[in-house]
Amino acid sequence: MTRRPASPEDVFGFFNEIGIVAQLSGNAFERAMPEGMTLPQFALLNHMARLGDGWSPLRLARAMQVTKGAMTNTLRHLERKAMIETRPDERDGRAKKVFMTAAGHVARDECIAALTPYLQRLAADIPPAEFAAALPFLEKVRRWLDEERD
Amino acid sequence: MTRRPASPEDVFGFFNEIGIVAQLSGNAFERAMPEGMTLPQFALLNHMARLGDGWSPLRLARAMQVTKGAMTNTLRHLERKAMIETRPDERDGRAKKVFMTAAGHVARDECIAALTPYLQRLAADIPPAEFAAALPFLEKVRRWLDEERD
DNA sequence: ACTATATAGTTTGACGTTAAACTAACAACC
DNA sequence: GGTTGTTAGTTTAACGTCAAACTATATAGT
Repeated sequence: MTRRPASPEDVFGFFNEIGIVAQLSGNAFERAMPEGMTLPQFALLNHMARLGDGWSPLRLARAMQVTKGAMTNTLRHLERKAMIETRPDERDGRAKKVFMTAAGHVARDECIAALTPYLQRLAADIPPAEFAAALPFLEKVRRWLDEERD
Repeated sequence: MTRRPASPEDVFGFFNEIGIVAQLSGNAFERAMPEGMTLPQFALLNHMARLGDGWSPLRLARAMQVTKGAMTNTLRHLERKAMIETRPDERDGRAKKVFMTAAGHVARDECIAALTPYLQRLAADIPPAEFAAALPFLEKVRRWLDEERD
């Protein structure tokens, strides 16, 4: 083990590894979920189920850290599958409000059920406490990236 | 602070955060790099510069954790920009070998130069040692995902 | 009121990714 | 040799992302 000082090299290596883990885990999750369900779609359903619906697309886009255009796209897919529905905002003629349908809740539950065995298999090999321990630093990095993004 | 035991919830939260960090950092890097250069393209140039060229597309795809089709796509873009070139493998009529051109080396150096100020700004706020410390766990997770992927 | 500016959503074009089908060439094996 | 199966690369269809241009509505400012 040759000890060497930490450098920007490590920073780059960190982001490289982050990218690979994101890619691999995203693929694994999508493969585990019901046919046709994608990660962004599930993330959105999950978000609405946990934090409540009736948000505007723009607010959802910010919450998901994604552009407005990307959100338009995701909403279109979910609406075509009748998992969400949108109603105009009476207060603001430009805006919409997004609501989860019963089918949306069902789909979300099915995704969670489909994901659970996989997560448990992972938890059996790597203790959840280790994931929890890694979270604060990731959040710190995310905040930095967020603020830097003008 | 309500203490609660670590659970699969944390695992999911971890991957969610990973995804967001990957997205934000990837965007930031692409914005910083020379016009037209993308992260996968740079990652490939960088890989060849560090570990040597002359690899086959398939081997590169495995190294980058990406499908063959994705690699075909990335190589096409780099080849159109004359940053790489391919030659047939005389030993194996099916295979190719990928080489970096002089233009490729220049482009890679320019990317690094363009990225450096950004990395340094980050390093000023979050010590590289912290990134280095976070790496081993990420690698552990990546290995698990890799093996699980049949 | 009127003009100027900001905000909400959609659309378009370029890239990236996967999975699956398809071609071409190698390798084994009887 | 002639099957049979594997491996290397490409192509296609479906999704996701971003940036930038474009509508339409709201909000200021004068």
